Amino acid sequence: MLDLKFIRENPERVKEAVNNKKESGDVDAILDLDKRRREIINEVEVLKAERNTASKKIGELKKKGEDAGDIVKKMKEVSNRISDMDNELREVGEKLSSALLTIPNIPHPDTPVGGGEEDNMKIDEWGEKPAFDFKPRTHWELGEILDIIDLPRGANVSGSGFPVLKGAGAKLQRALINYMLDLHREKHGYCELRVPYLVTRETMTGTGQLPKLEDDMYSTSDDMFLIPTAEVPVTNLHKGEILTADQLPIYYESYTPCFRREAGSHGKDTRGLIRVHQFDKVELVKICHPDNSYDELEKLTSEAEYVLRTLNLPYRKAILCTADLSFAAAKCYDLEVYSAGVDKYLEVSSCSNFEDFQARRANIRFKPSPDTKPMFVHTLNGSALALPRTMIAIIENYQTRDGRIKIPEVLRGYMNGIEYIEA
RNA sequence: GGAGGGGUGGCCGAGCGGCUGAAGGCAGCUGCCUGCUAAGCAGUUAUAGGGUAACACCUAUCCAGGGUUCGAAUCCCUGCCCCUCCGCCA
Repeated sequence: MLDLKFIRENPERVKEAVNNKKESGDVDAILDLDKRRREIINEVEVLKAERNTASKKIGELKKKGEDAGDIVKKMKEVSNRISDMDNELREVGEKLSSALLTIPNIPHPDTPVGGGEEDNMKIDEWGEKPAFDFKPRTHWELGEILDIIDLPRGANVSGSGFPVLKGAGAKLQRALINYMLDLHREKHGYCELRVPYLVTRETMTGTGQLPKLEDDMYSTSDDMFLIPTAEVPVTNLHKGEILTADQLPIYYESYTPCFRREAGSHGKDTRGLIRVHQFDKVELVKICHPDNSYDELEKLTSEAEYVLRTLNLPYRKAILCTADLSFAAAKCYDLEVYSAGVDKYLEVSSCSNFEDFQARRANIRFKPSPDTKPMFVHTLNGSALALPRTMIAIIENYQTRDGRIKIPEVLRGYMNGIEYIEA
């Protein structure tokens, strides 16, 4: 959420952001509501002041045993008017708040203006694509041959988009999860969290998934939501808190399943594990001082890259353009891993700085020093990494001619030292 | 699921229709005092909105939302959260 004052003072910049992000928030409507709201406040507060002084007087009169009938009668009318105006004020206020929630964050100057994926700015490329002297198989072919991915039975239980990993496949994913969690905890200083997978509407609003993306979320009959990413429970952990400066920066990592309806993406990349309704992910979240959030973003991104590098998976890195940038983000790096079987780059991580946009929604503040006013923190997050696409890249890039999968060195300790997955 | 108890300022804790934005204590800040001691004395310290050149001033806030009343921290209703006991249960 943007600061209302900022919108009032910079309407053109906000409109530009709305357009560049291809959002539909109505800035003029907000300005009108804001103006109307302040008018009502001015009027009603005069009446309230009147009521307060009159009430005091009534109290005094009654104590002296004098008659206050006239003034009480008059105040009853004033009270009715106040109550009418309060109702209108509440209505206008609610409209204003919900309108405010539809205004996206303003992109950082580094973010290229663009209309789609093709305008993302590629800034780095790492690693060599594997060279095969045979035609590499896709992960769904290998998954079936080795009996480590069972898509039909997943569909049998839950419908398409709910894959089942089996045997060494399940083990490989767990090895990856443990590897990533250990790495970020030991090497990068993250505190590991296990968090709820069902959250409230308020929590979903705090990080910006709601109201915009409600159709993409799974919800329950009692208005809870299955998390689409650990970002939601983890960033909201300190919702409503005022932190002290020495608590910052906070680094959290959390492994969770993620649930996404993927509404509107039918038929797009739907084979195998590429795009599914439930997947696992290790997520990194940072809560930090506004002055160094962009340094933290660089660090965060490099920590995600480190996972790819130690797994020896080739990838490329891009800054998302305005149209691809998410609603709440100011700047975002995407990491895409190359996978030989599908011969594609697959997004495995988005590392974003939300500046104070989420902090304002979730009301997460800190005191720079004990006697200064609280101000909003900056929040960041990044996947490190999303599991299915990392699995895809390992299965496809590490395959052998005879249909085995070599285990990357760094994972062997998590795989009982085995060197190959084989039939 | 049943039966009770509770949610007040940075913290502890009073208040239970007007004199309470809120006693008292702790912590913090300011000054004074004291050649030692986590000592003593006085003052001061919430947040948000409106308003002002800046003050002043006004409004709201005692978990949240409704209601009663001229007037609510205080009475009534609903919800949320916490605690205790019983039941159930991985």
